[in-house]
Amino acid sequence: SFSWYLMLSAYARNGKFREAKNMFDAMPQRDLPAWNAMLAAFTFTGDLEQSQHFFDRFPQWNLISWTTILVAYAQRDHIQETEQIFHTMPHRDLVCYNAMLAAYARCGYLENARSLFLGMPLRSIISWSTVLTFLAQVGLVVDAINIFKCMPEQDIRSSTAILAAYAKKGELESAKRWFDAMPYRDLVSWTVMLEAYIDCENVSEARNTFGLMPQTDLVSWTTMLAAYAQQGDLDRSKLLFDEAPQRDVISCNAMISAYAQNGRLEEAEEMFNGMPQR
RNA sequence: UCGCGGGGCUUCU
Repeated sequence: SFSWYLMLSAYARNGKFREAKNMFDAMPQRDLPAWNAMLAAFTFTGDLEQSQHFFDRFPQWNLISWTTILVAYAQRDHIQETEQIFHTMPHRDLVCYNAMLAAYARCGYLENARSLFLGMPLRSIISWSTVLTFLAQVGLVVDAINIFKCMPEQDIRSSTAILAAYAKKGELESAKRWFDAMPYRDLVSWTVMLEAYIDCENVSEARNTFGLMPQTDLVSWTTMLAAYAQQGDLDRSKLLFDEAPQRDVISCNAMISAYAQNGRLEEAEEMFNGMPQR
């Protein structure tokens, strides 16, 4: 039998606002998960005002409703509202602590993040990873590695965050050593290694790595595309763009900016005008 | 059943 809810949450997860809204409006009855899924569709659009307005119309709220709206503010860097929500919501669980922690991290609030982390009643691997990633992203790789050694279990996302930090600092040797020592590598860690070579302007090693990757996706293709563009190798950029598994707004923007960077303004404009929307 | 952490263009860093 047909499930309204499954359709609604599928649309919401894929950012199909209009379709989600149609489902929501047509549902014979709406339970709290349905309201929450619809709220997620609102927040996905990035329109905080509409999201808040919708949130205010809820017949009731649960932790998930509160956390969804909290994350919406956090993702737009409205840290004050995020904090306010965090403190006014009736209960806080681990997910919501993690979301607040990530919000501080996004804004670079090291002290707030630290004291929240230390004061947390419970920590999950995500709490540890959030703090580790924060330290790694601000260049405190040694501290990040200390966290890595202390955490109860070490996962690939934390490991990749450290790899990314090495890449960002231009420490290619350390990056490669870390990469090779990882218990296993996934698409993201391979792509970060690719970035490491690119950041050191070692595009030929990046090309080798790209060829060695067990899987690739639109992100890794776009990474290579941008790398070639930076070298002024527009032909290879265009080739990757044309043969990429898919296209999205970011890969189109990357191609447009590839043309623009290299003074090929007519082609840039042509692509820009040919884009689906905006 | 629904909410949190790692990779690509652009802005910030």
